[in-house]
Amino acid sequence: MTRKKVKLAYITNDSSRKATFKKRKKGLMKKVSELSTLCGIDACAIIYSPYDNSPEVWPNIMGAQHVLSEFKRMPEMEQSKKMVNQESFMKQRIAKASEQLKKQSKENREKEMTEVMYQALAGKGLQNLNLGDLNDLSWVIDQNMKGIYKRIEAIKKGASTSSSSAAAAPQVAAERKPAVTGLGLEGMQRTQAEWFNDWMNNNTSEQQLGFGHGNEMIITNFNNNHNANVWPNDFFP
Amino acid sequence: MTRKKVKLAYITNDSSRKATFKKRKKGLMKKVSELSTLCGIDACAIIYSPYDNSPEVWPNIMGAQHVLSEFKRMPEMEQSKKMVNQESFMKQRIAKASEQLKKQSKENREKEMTEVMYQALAGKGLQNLNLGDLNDLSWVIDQNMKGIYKRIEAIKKGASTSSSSAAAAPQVAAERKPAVTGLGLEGMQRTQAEWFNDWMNNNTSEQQLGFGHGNEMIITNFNNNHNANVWPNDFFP
DNA sequence: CAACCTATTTATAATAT
DNA sequence: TATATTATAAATAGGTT
Repeated sequence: MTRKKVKLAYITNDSSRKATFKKRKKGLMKKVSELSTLCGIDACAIIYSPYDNSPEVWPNIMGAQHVLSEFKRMPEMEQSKKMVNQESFMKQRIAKASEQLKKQSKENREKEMTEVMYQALAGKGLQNLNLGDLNDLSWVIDQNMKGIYKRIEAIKKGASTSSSSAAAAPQVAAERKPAVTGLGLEGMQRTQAEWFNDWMNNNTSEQQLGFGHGNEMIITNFNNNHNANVWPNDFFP
Repeated sequence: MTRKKVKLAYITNDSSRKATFKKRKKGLMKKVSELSTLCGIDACAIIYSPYDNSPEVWPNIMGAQHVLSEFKRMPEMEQSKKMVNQESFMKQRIAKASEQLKKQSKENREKEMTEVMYQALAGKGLQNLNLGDLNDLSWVIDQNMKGIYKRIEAIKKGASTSSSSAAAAPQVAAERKPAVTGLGLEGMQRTQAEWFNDWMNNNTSEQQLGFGHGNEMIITNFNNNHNANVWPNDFFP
């Protein structure tokens, strides 16, 4: 940007890269400070550089901490307001998860009661079941009975089923799904935990993003006076 | 910075301030991106501006989230390494707090047992006390007895006390401190909560810092390759 | 290395469209 | 109000000390 129009690419020469970094870091700091004073922006800058052994902060430690604390403090509240796309995205995921969870629970309950039903058929008692269990059990039995009647009707009408006419009981037995252990929600819970994790950590894998060499920088200007609806992505031409 | 050497002060004219902000924001973004590519810095920039209704992010939402997550993720670990002064400061405060808590607890226990002692003297039973209580109670009684004997000795030696020679019992009664209700740790707990709050929020009051108009900006460049011991505070000349 | 040069490129304040 | 222009201030690449 002087003496020669620099090509915008990684500077391979270590010393010149370092020199450039130092100069530009200084320039950036100045720019931030100017923007802050000129436009009344409450700003801070922290630069952990690979070359300095102590971070540079602007305007000072306290100021930076204040600004950072504002950021850290607002998370689930203001931050999400500003990340509406993120928020709605997560809401979708949560809604979907809840639905899946509900569905899964219902399915598991059914399986559980099916298991109980078969145990009952095998002669085990029903003494340990409470009212809710019995209710659900009766529902499951009803469902199975309906299935059986249906098949009987089909057979009565002279069906082309390959099974014998007395196939009802065997059919049901074949239909028996493997019973779940516990409530079978482990998978669901893990998934939820993952999502929560993702959410809290904004967890995007380094591979995905091509990051990970350990030098990172944040510039943030927090402003509370608006509701952001989208995060555009097309700055400087 | 052109056509006229701008004076570095808040631009009062609203429209020109906005114009300046937009231009400079763009410039800053460009600078960040240049620094990032030229020096291989993993950077991001987020600007919630008062003028745009959606934040500007660089390089993109994912990238910014990644960098921010790095920051959010490291807190008590890496971050504290870089904030040694803060850490040691807080350690001091915590140590001090713990000591005070201990002292306060002991004092409260003593008051509690004193209360019990007076209740016992007033005729109430000691059935509800456990071994520990009884132990502490006996200690408190011993202490009081010691005090009484001391005063008796002083009187025996022909003292100049204004009270009569049989003043032992009344003296003790006068010495009785108001008993605490509960464990009397409320004050301590509140203080601890405050400190914890301070710690978590990096809570520095807005008045102290002269901040608070709601427009904030962060620039951070994270680097893991060093151990910072101090946070210097002297950038650009 | 750091600090200082300066030829240039960039950024941008004021202005025009 | 946003964008384009342009004169000028500021930033800085490549040297030099």
